[in-house]
Amino acid sequence: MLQTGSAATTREAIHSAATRLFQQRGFARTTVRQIAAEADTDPALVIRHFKSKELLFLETMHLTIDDEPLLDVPLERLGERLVELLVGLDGSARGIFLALVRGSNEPQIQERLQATHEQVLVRPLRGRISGPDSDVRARLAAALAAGLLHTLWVARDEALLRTDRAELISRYGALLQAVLTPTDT
Amino acid sequence: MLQTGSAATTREAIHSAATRLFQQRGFARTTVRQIAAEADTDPALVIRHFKSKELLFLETMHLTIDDEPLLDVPLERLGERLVELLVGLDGSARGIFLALVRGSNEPQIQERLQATHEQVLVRPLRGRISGPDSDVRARLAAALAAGLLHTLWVARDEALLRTDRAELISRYGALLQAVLTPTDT
DNA sequence: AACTTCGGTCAACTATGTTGACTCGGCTGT
DNA sequence: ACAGCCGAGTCAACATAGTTGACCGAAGTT
Repeated sequence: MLQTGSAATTREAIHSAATRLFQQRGFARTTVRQIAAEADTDPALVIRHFKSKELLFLETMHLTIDDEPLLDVPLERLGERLVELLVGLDGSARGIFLALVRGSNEPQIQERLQATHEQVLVRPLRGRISGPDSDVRARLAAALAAGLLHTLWVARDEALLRTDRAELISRYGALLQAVLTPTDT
Repeated sequence: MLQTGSAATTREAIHSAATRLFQQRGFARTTVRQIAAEADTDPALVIRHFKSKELLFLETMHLTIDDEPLLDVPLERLGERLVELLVGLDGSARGIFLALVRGSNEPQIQERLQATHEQVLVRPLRGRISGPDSDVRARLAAALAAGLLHTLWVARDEALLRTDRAELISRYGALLQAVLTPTDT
């Protein structure tokens, strides 16, 4: 609104408004005009700064996890630890995950989701296991992990949502463990 | 276009055009005007017949699987058989699944996805297993199954997509089997 | 024959992403 | 110091979207 703007300030206001709105309402249900209003500026400025709504989305929706918890746990508890990590994720991570999944109609958002799956799930897991087929095993484990998020957050299996955290961690963790460190043949 | 319309004919034309377009391009990227053009009619008629784009979507996007293959297989092969079924699904099922997932920003579409998850995955699995915790086990197995679809279709793990079908069926099937018929410890 | 009904057409409304013309304040080069 | 430029902001407008309401014309009913 004020001409006094350091461009960076306005840009930051837009960035943080967009972050909040995209996380809460997703890509489709967030409008450029909402973002502008929230950042107390003009819709045209939003586009000026970020080229397009989609690029703004990509600039704000980065999903990462702190994978240290995966490193300092013994290999035999890796499965449990990952599930523990996943079900303990905060609303922000959930919002970004959902926004990416639901926005993946757009090719660039799909690419981001693909890369995120790789970086957040596949890579950390592959880094901790060994063996000739460690890549496939890491990917299968990542699929399990993604299945948990999909079921809890996207499909919203009410019964699983009500299930005791500890039980979920123990049972689903055991399944993950079976791919990560297969016992016999 | 033709004034001679039996309403049912036009409605059917719209229905089938919408089915194809929603499957191919998803909810957001399909416009009412496209559907109308495809059905050789007027956008206003599309709305007249189905009240709204979203209701038309819900009317057309029904995902079911033939679960007979799950019934006639011995219990010990249920996991493998389900994976076989899933990776063998045709483009139509894939299109509907993706459309539901990506459309799940809309509350009603989310509900449909939730119900579909329940009916297509949880229910058939729970029907075949027994035990006090068969419900949880069915839901965990459904999560695994959904994880496979999510990873192949939504996240598009290229490496897994290139993986040999038989190997995928055997390995992921074994994981599923571990929830369905736990070998106890 | 007049009226009603029903399928269809058309124009318009609102909302959305995006663009371009314009304003204005401060800085720069001379 | 002043003319000119530049960068930030404002505004109106465009194209496209879903949706609505007024109208039209044929066909059946009374």
